[in-house]
Amino acid sequence: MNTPNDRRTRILRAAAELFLAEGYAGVSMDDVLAKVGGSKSTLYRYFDDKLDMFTSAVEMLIDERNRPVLDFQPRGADPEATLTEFGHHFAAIVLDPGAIAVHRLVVAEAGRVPELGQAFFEHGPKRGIEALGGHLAHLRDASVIEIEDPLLAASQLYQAMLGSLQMRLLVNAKPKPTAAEIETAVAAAVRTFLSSCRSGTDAR
Amino acid sequence: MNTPNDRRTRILRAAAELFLAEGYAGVSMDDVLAKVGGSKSTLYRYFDDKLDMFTSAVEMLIDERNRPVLDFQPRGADPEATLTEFGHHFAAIVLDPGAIAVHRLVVAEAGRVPELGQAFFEHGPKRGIEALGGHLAHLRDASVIEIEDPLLAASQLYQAMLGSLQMRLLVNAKPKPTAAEIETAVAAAVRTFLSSCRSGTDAR
DNA sequence: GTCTATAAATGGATAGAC
DNA sequence: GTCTATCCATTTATAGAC
Repeated sequence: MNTPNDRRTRILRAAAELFLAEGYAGVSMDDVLAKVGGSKSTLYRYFDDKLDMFTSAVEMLIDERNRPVLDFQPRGADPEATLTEFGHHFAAIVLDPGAIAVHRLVVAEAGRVPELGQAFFEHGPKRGIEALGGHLAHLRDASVIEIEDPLLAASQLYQAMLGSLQMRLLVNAKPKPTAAEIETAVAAAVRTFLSSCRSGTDAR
Repeated sequence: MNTPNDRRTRILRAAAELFLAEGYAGVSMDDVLAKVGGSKSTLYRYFDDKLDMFTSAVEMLIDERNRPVLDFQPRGADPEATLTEFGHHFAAIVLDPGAIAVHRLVVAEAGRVPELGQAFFEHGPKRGIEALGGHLAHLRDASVIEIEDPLLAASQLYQAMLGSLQMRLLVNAKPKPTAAEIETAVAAAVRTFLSSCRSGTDAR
C-alpha cells in the first residue's frame, strides 16, 4: 500500500503543482479535480478537507526537496576546496526554482500553519547546517581551523555564501543571481571564513 | 490632499492590518469594510479593485518599515563597535514582528505581484547593504581593513549576522531567537569579519 | 460622494445513486 | 469506491437611490 502511483499520491502530486503556482487560497478543490480527473467525493475520501490536502502536499514536497541534503560527502583535499564544495552543493539545492517555490509557500502560510515551517526548517536548513557544522568540527579536531561553536560558524558561513541570493529569489527581485555570482559569493565567503580562523598561518 | 487622515489612508491602514494577518486571499472587501466602516462603493471609489488596494497597502507598509534604515550613523570609535552597532540597528528593524509580517506577505505574493518584491528589495535590504557597504569602504580608505568589494562584503556580513535568525522567523520555526542569541550572532559575525580583513595586525 | 441592494460567479463540502 | 448533482455561504463588483 502507498505505492508511488497510488491514487492518493497522484492527487497529491497534482495538488502540489497547483499550490506551488497559485498558493493555498489560489487553488480550489475544483482546480485539483480538473487536473487529476475523477470526482469530488473521491478527493474527500482521501483527505479530510482542503487544509489536510494542502499540508500533506507540502510535507511531501519538503521531504522530496531535502533528501539530497544528506547524501553528500566532500571529496576535495584542502579545506578551501571542501567548503567550496559544500557551498555549491547547498546552492544547487536551495536556489533551485522548485525549492524557492516550496520555500515561498511555506513562508506564505507559516503564520497560519506553523507546523509546516517547523518541518521545513528541521528537515532542510537545520540538517544542512548540522552537516556543515560536523565538517567544521572535524576540521577543528584536526587542528586545521580554530573555532568556538561549529554550529554557529556553519550557520554564518552558510548565510554569508547564499543568504543574500536566496532572499533575492524569494522576493523575486531582479536581477536574478547568475552562476558567476554564486561562484563569486561562495568563494568570497569561504575565503573570509578561512582567513579568520585558519590555524598556524597568518591571515595576511 | 493626501493628508495622513485621508479617507483613502484610513482605508489603506485597515486593509494593511488585515492583509498582514490573513494574506491577500484571506481578506475580503467585506472584511475591510467591516473594519473601516462606510460602504462598498466607497472602496471601489478609491481603488480600482482588490489587487490595487493590496499593492497600495503593501507599498505603504514597505515605505514605512524602511524609513529607519537610512537615518542611522554609528557613533562608536573602533571598527568592532561601529559594526556591532550596525548589526543591532539592522536587527531591530528586520527582526521586528511587524517587519517579518510584511516580509512574509511580500514573499507570499512575489510570484504573482513581482513589483512588490522589487520595491521591497530596493527600498529595504539593498539600501541597508549600501549603507553598510559605504561604511566598509570608508574603513578601507582609512586603511583599517582590507577588502576587495565593499558591497559584497557588506552583504555577507549582514547575512552572517542576521540571515539565519531572519529565516527562522519567516518560517515561524521554534525556538524564536532571543536577545541573547542576536547579541551572540552579531558579535561572532563581526569578529569573524574583522579578523579576516583587519589591516596591520595578525589574525591570530 | 455615499449609501442599500443585488447581481453573477465561485468557493468548500455533502447526499445519494450506482 | 466512485460518480452526478446540488446545497449553502461567500466572493468580487456594480446599479441605482439619496
